[in-house]
Amino acid sequence: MASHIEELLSNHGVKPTAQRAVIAEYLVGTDCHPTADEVFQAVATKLPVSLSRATVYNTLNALVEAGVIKEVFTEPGRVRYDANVSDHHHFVDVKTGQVYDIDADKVSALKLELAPEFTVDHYHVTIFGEVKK
Amino acid sequence: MASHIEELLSNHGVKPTAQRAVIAEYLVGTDCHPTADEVFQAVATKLPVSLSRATVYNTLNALVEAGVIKEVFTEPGRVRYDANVSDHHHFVDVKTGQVYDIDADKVSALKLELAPEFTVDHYHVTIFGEVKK
DNA sequence: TCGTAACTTAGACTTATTCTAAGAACAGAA
DNA sequence: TTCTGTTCTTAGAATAAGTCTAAGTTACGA
Repeated sequence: MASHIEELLSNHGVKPTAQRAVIAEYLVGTDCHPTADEVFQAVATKLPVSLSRATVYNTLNALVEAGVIKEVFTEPGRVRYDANVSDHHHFVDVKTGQVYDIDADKVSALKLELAPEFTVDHYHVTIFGEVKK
Repeated sequence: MASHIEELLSNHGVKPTAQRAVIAEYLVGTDCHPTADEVFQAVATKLPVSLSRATVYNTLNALVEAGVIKEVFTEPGRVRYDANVSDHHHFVDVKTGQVYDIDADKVSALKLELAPEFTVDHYHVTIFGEVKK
C-alpha cells in the first residue's frame, strides 16, 4: 500500500526509501523554499534512525534530476528547493529574502528578439520587490 | 591625471587604489561573466605586489555596493560578476554554462498581475537554451 | 539463503567566501 | 615635514555549503 508520496517518487523513477519519503513529503507540504540545511533540520527528527546530511544532499539532487522538485537560485551561496514544478516564476522580497511562487499565467508571455543562433528552451522571471502586509 | 577607470570608481564613491583599478578594468573589458576566482587569476599578475583573495572579494563587494558592477546568480555555489550595468537580462547556455547579456529592449516588457501587497522594484529574466555556431 | 546492487551513514574533504590581526599607505592637521 | 588616524591590503585562519569516501545496512532477485 504505497502512500501518495511513495507513488510520486516511484512514478518519477526514484525508489522510495523512508529517508526520501520524509524529505519529499516535507518539500511537497511547504510553500517556503527551504535550503538543504532547512530540510535537514525539519526532517531529522522524523525518522527512527539518525539522518546524514549526505543523504539529504543525495536525495535533493536525485529529486531534482528526476523532476520531482526544482532548484531556485535567488541569492549567492545557497540553493533553495521548490516542490512546485508547475510553470511559475519567483518573487523575492528584498527585505526578508522570502521567495513567493508566481503562477506563469500572472506573467505575460515574453517576446524575445534574439539572434538566430540562440535557441530558447525556457525562461524564468525573478521579480524583486517588497511584500507589505 | 585620473584614468578612465579611476574616474569611474571615484564617480561611484570608491577610492581608486591600484588593486581596485585593475579589478575594475578587467571586468569592464570583458564580455564574460567571471567568478571571483577567475578575476583573481586574471588580475594577480598585473600588480607589482602580491594580491590577496580577500582584496578581490572586498573589491567585488564594494563595486557591487557602489553600483559599478552587478552580481549574477545562474548556477549553484558561485557568483559571477557583470560590469554591464545597463538594463539587461541573461541567456545561459545550458551546455557550456556560458552567460550572454541580452539587452532589455530585446525582451518585451512584462505585464504582471500580482496581488496588491506585492510592490515590484525590478525584474530579471534568465533565458535558458543553447547557442549553436 | 545467498550475493549483489543500491542506499545510508559519519566524518573527512573541497571549494567559495568571510573574518582577523597586523602591517602599509595615505590624507589632513600641526 | 612629521604626526596621527583612517582606510586598504595582506596572509592565513575560520566558516559554510556541498561532495566524496569507506564501511555498514538493506532489499531483492536467483
